[in-house]
Amino acid sequence: MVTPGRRRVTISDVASHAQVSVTAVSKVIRNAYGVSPAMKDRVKAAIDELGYRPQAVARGMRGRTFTIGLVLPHIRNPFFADILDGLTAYLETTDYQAFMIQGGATRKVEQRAVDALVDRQVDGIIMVAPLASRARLEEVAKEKPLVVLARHERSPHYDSVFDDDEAGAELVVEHLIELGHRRIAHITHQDDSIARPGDLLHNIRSATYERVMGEHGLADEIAVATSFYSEKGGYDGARQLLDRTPRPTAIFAGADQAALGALAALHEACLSVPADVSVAGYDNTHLAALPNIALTSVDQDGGEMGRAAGKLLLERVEGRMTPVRFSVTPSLVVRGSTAAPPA
Amino acid sequence: MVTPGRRRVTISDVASHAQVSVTAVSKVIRNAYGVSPAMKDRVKAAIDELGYRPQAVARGMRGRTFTIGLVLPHIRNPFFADILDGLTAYLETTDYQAFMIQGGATRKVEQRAVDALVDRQVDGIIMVAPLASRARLEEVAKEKPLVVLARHERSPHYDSVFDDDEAGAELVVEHLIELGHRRIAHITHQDDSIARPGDLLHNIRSATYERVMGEHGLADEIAVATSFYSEKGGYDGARQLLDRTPRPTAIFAGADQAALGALAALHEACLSVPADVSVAGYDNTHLAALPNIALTSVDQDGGEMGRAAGKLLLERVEGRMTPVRFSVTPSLVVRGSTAAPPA
DNA sequence: TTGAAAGCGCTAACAA
DNA sequence: TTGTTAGCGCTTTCAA
Repeated sequence: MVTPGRRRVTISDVASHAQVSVTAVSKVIRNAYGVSPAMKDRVKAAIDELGYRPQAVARGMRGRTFTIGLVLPHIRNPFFADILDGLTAYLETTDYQAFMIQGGATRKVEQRAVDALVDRQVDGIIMVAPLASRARLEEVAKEKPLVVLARHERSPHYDSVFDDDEAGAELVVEHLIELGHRRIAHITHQDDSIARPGDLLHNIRSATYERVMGEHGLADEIAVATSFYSEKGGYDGARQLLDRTPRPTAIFAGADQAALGALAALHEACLSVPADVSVAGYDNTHLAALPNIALTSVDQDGGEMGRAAGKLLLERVEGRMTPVRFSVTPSLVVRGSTAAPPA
Repeated sequence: MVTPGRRRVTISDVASHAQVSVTAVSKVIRNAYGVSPAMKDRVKAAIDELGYRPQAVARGMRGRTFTIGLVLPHIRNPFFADILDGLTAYLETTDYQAFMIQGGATRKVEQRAVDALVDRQVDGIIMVAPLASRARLEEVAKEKPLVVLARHERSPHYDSVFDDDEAGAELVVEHLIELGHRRIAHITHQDDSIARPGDLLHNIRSATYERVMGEHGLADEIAVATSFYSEKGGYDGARQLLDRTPRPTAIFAGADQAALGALAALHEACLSVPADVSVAGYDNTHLAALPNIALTSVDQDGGEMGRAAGKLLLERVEGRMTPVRFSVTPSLVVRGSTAAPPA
């Protein structure tokens, strides 16, 4: 039970060292009104001399902890790293710190992660692609300022930051059709979410795929493998699709991670990309840009999304109650993995 | 169950609902001695009825926050995800929660991350491959229980969990030599750390590379590109190495991430792997196993390391003061990216 | 076995 | 402008 170490410098150490009241020190560290320049200098000097840093947890007992929680499904998708970097960069200009926690693959684990954050008194929460139902998210928003990334529903109580997944998926499918493909297959993601399908990005991407196929008279060619947005998921999904006769000439994987798995499956099946089969992904992760992968993909600015999420969340922490929706417009980055279908 | 009236349920709500003292409730939630079974049941019933969850932050004011901080350099390396998963799995059997924070690429950012954790009263800290000097880590260990991953020094005040990087690097270089390679090059990592070279894994890997080369009479063939353990770093490093005449016939990248970049550079230079150049990595991330990458790599059990780190840290939180070192033995996973050199 | 009461380090009413 | 004084929600003596 022994905690190693000396006693930490507290606000009253600073107060007595500067020969002022504890309140005065508190005001200075909060930049509150009602402190003379002289007192401010004096307190600041004492703070520096003693190396004082306020204990966020104690501050939280009355006010804020200056901590925000970021719930990511997992940390295996490099796209999430982009979001985190954007968020971190934004928070650097503030007094807030972000802590990350894995939301996992099930609603139960995700809920536990959120509870852990709430129990630790974070000032606000950012959830990336949550599985929770709308109702659950509203509950969370009742407890803490909340910003949700990568979901499409409109909520009165939390902010949304998302990519226009419909536009993005359209870009991919139209691109493949323009190249002359007809047998275009899709790999989508499955989860245990009970959210409405239209709220979840993978459902939007797959529904858009089906819509655009239909609009081009290709309804009969629709082929969807329901798997996971992961390397293994993409691999499994692609194998499933390649078993079809006739074989698809193009695969649109709903995420780069899955596209990587699809590329692996094609390689294993001795099919060359793009000569035999074209492949496209979504997210434009940095792996897509590697010359030996050269994956055509949809770019959505993750850094920008992270930054926006941070900004919106702090606005909420400061008291904004009206919901804001921030949407990023995707663009298609064409690389070597897509070309005209074999003759 | 959400409280009507939206104020969070506190320990005294539970106490009055169960008609017992606050102390009694506290004892029950801490599993402390001195509560009759009857009282325990009564309190537990009240807790369930009200949906009470103790506020970790308030507990921390006197005791523990049941929170541990994990400092990762970044979240772009899938190997870190393995560590996190192992840690999370272990903590699931306890009352503790891990929060992740990015340590970044410089000592300054890393220190800020550690301070953020300390200020938020975590019960202990796990640092993965930190840049900090030994002295700095000792300081951290003085403030909080500390476990350091992927560093090799022996400390009296914190625990270490690491892979035997010397053995691992040896496996790779010996493997390449056995295949008949002589011009084996290496890509290593550069950072702003002032830690002793022998404490940092990338220095051990590169020093071992040089030693083994020397032992086989290949000292003249030593070629090291100092870059970064990242895709871009591997790409740049490989390009640098390929400019040499004669060209190396094998590249040992100190990490899979860098190996991926090297593969990309080779592809771009129209060199085939392994026919023209063999490539090996380190970490055996799941990407290495994809058939189209098929990267020979050194496996170190990240999940096991994460689990061990969690266990050791909690032991320290419980009071252990003597240092423990936990070492994982690496093994070589040979795949298609390495073969005999061209004739 | 129980519970009253004193803090933990801060913030925020309210006085001076 | 300053300082005094209650708490925030818990844990921990220490009596009863």
